Amino acid sequence: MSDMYIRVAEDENEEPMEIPSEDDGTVLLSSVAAQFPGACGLRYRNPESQCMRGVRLVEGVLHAPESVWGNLVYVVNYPKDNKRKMEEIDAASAVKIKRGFQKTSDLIVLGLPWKTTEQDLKEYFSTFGEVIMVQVKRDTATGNSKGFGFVRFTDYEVQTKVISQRHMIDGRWCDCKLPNSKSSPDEPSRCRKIFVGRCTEDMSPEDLRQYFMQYGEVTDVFIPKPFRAFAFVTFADDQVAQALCGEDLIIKGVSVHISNAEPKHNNSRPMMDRGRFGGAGDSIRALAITRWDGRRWEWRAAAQAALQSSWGMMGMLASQQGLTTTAGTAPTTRDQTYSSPSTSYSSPNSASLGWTGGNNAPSGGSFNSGFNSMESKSPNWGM
DNA sequence: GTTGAGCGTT
Repeated sequence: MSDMYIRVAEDENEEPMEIPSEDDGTVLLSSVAAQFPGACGLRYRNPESQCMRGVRLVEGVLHAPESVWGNLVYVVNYPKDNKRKMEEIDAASAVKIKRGFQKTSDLIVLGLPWKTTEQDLKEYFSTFGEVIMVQVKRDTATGNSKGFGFVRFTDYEVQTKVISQRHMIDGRWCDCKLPNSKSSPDEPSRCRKIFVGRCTEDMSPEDLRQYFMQYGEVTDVFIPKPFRAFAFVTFADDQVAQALCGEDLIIKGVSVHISNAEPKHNNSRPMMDRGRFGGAGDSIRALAITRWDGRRWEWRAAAQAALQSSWGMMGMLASQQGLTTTAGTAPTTRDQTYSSPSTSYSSPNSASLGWTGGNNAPSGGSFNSGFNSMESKSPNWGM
């Protein structure tokens, strides 16, 4: 174990940051991406030839050149065209910072062990930066933890970092997110999440992250357990997500279908007009109830009779909430209206956008972001 | 086997 850390910078002349290596001497791309969001690889200047050289990347694992990382400074690679985008984002946040500091918000911490206390939380999160609030939510009657809590930091940069990674707290993996009550500070309802249908069981969250990061920064991957043949991938940029909708992509040799993620049923009304997979079937989920079973939730269908038609459903929803369906009154409160963009984006030939057998660095410029116009009928996929 | 777990008695 000669090297615990390697030195990585965004630019050769910038101050490098130390990134931890694994026990076997490799470095995970995810470790790099945790500090340099959107990173898709590393390069370095070969001291002999003075040329830049790429670092071998196999399935998310970066391998040291000549099996030694040494004292070189490694430079972050970003997906093609992403760099300019990052600079634009930097410029945008510079404006915000100039206007005033970025405000932090409470973050929800999901998946806490039952035994974790507020003091434990504070100790853990203080390793990232100054903590100004922690809470563990408890059942008022029993005092038992509900398995989630909240944390708030002084610095926005710390908040960003904490959201960007998973957390091992008292022996369980936990996630920190902006809570649902915050519809994300700026840009409330941009749709940055895609639905990935026809997944196979051998597609891990890492596989999906590795695959999709060629299109843009991936902020979340969700695969239901047990296996259900679909997944959700969230991008930092809604235009990336929207551009992929309608595509059939090849991941690990399998054709998956990309479409818009519908809002979760507890957030708003599901779309009723989507044809094959829409209609009453979706509504059934809207009425299913969950039951706590140790650590898992059970789903159970409810009120069979009401499910025979969506109109019956609407009536039932309305009456549940003590509302009428009088003209001008929305059947649900604070509803967001979702249009149906599932067919709005044309489907160019995407056979070239395949899984590249491990090394995912967009070789040969596979993705030429033509995101400037959402109306664009055919973004430039081919080259 | 094509739509996600859990979201705050301030």
